[in-house]
Amino acid sequence: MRCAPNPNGPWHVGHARMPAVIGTYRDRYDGWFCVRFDDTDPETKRPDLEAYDAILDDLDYLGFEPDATYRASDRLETYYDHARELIEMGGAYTCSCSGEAFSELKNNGEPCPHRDKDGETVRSEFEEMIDGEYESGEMVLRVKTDIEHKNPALRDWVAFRMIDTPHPREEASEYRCWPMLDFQSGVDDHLLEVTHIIRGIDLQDSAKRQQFVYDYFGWEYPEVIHWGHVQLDAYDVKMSTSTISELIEQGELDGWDDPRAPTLKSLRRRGIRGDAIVDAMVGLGTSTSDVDLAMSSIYAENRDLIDEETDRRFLVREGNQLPLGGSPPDEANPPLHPNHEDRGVREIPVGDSVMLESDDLPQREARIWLKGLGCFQFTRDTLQYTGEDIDVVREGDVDVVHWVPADESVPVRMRTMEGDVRGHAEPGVGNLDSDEMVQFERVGFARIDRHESDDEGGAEETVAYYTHP
RNA sequence: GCUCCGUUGGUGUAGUCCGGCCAAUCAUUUCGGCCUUUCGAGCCGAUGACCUGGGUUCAAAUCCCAGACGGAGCACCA
Repeated sequence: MRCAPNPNGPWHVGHARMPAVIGTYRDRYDGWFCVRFDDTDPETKRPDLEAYDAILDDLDYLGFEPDATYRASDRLETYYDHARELIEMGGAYTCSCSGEAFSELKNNGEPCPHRDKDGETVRSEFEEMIDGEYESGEMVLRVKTDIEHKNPALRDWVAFRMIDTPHPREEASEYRCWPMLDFQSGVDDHLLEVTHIIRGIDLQDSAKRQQFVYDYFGWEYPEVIHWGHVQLDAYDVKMSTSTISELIEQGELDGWDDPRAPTLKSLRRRGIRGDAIVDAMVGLGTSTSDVDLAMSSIYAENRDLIDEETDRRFLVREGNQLPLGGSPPDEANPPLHPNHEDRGVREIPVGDSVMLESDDLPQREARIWLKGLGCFQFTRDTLQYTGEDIDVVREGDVDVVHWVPADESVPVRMRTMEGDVRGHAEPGVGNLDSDEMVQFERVGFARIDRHESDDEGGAEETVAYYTHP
């Protein structure tokens, strides 16, 4: 099987579907898959030189290593050779009609005057194309199919055209005569011995077009499946490489890994495992209708993967400070993970006052249980320690909330899909390594990104990326 | 306009080829309950779907016809 990306930028989440499915099938059935960059349009689909590696990097994140990697722009001579062979068989002709003129004839099922050129002329004109002797638009090579075919999309399609703009890859920069996708991909799929093709419904006519070339060569066409488009819920940004790219350029997004961008780099930075994406994608199947992928299903897969190994911490968003009274313990020791006592406990100094989230502020005279610390009653603007035991929570009228000490907490900026959220985390969070995952209790999972200090070397701030609830 | 393709709960999916075992599977979501010092995990439960209309048949999600709705192609893009 093959994954044939157009190297025009890092991948968005939708791109993960192809490697997820073919990679999973390869592993399951002992198959083979390659990545083939179909980079045969240096102009309107101009390749981005950084995208080749960015895509391979995204693939690695998803957990797959291709069995081989090709670039169509390395294989021009191969395509020329096959075109020459096709011309010998009378299966192609050079044509200098303008696009509109040909389209008109084609839609009426009428051949253009170039269709019956003698082979010698076609041969030499094609060589002139290869030598770059025509300008863009002057001459194309068409595959001779059936000019009266009932589907106008299949009639005498273009196999090669001239492009004046040099290819950005130095190795390919001298070429001016470029194959169209249907020719290039059709030839490559056969030569690379691809047995199964999966592609989008936008290419549903491709197999039928390419079948004409396969018939000329006597090749057998691979099995082909067309699938619909994937949409993601939960994002404001359209899942389109060019849209995302523009937003980054305009400064609306920080980069390809901005948490608001529906890209693989973004999910990676948020601490979502590639496997979770793969599992969710494979679950979509390969139906021809368009599908909506719920981010919640990626989150559910990810939660399964990380919950057991992720330690718990406290984070209070936009905290409100309340003084403590009644001599509570000096230190709280909630477990790092409630299901794994052996991992030990956290050491949170309590101090004179704590911060709580606005939603958790108790009513006057109400009792509240600070998780890992104990029961308090809210009296005269102070949280008075009552020393009651956990039974008061079990009885049901005391809410359990998370908290942080007002004095020694760590400022945190948590980047989310809805923008940045500021808050304070328990002191231990300041010592976590970059890339570590945490579950902020009652808030959700997050990945620790880095610890920043401002230019004066003063205030520290921990930057975390919100993963999911 | 011409040509393809699709339509099962909020979302995804199984079943459709070879009609009966489908008063329709599984997952996720939502909502309850239990448990729990998390709104997590686990356990239990609930809500919720065969696009419409004809036809064939003892029997239709499944086969046939028509329609509606949706998607795609008709590029010197991929």
